[in-house]
Amino acid sequence: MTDDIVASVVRQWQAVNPGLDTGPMEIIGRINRCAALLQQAEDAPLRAAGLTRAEFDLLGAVRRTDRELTPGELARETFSSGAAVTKRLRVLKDRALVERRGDDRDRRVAHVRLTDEGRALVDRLLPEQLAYERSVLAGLDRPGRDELASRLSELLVQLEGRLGGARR
Amino acid sequence: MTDDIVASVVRQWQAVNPGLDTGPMEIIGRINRCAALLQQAEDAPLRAAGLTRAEFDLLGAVRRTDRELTPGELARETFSSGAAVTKRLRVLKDRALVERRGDDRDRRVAHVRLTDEGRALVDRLLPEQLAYERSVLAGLDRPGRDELASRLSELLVQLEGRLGGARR
DNA sequence: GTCAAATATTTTACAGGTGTAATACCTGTT
DNA sequence: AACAGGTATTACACCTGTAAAATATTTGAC
Repeated sequence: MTDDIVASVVRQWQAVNPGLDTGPMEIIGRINRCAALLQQAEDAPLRAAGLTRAEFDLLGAVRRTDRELTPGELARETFSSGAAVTKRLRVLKDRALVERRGDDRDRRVAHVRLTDEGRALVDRLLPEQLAYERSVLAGLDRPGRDELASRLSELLVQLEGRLGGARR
Repeated sequence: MTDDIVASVVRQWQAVNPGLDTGPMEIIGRINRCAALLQQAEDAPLRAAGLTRAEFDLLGAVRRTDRELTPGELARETFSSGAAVTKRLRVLKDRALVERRGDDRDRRVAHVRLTDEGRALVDRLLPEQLAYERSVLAGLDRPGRDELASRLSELLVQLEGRLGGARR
């Protein structure tokens, strides 16, 4: 059993402040660290396609819901601010990956859908992304992966209940 | 067993693209989502102290190693760019939380240490942070937490081996 | 019914943080 | 002395969120 970075950080804290209950770091520190490493790595395939992770998330949200979404819905779906969505939509529209349509009844709202190219791009990129992720996870055996997924789900439910309910 | 957001996203993908192997999302999607929620939440206590998470990480790195660090070491330790560290140090120095000292032998390098106020701030904030984190994790029972920490450690070792070795 | 106020949706303006690349500076080597 | 390499900073461009503004709808009083 080899050490990860968090284990050594915890050791440092214990050496300097022996009374400290560093228990939470063992989970939360590792989650943050994993997320940071994954982000660096996963950005690579997307960068090859000239896309930000945030832009890909937006395209994916439209693709998977399989209907037009408003900018507001996209903001909620991708957990970003409305302003960020506006800017991303502009970029993606200039690249002809999404189209906009004004609502007929309520002229405040817009409806966003993928162009054929946008859809094709998502459908090409997502399997690449998942294949990469599978290769990363291959170091864990099947029951280990299931266990991890299940524990993370429990934690995520807690976090959503506490923080994620009525957001933004 | 209640559903989390990732489970519903996976369901959406399956409905739209039944052949897709969405397995990796169950782990990686959840890690990213947990990290995002934790970041939003953890920023709160720090914001009360007028600190960014990144600034707090920097202070913590100096505190836990218990010696002076150079800007380069701080960049490696906190996984950010040298430029970001430079700017943070300027801010923290203006707030009298860190001090700089030039190396005598090699005048390229600087040594950074905490001021008394900086050290006191970290020592006050970190227990608050950990207490908050403990309350979030309280929804999981003890063996569940241990299991989660252990699985995350395995994954982190994999990720570090693959990506984290010689970085930046 | 009509108009004003409240509400809703999106965009724009602005400020702040980050990374990449270029620059400045320093050391040690040949 | 020139040069190769290391360390830190600066310059620049980009992305993000908050807050204010623009536009449109709904509500409620009269």
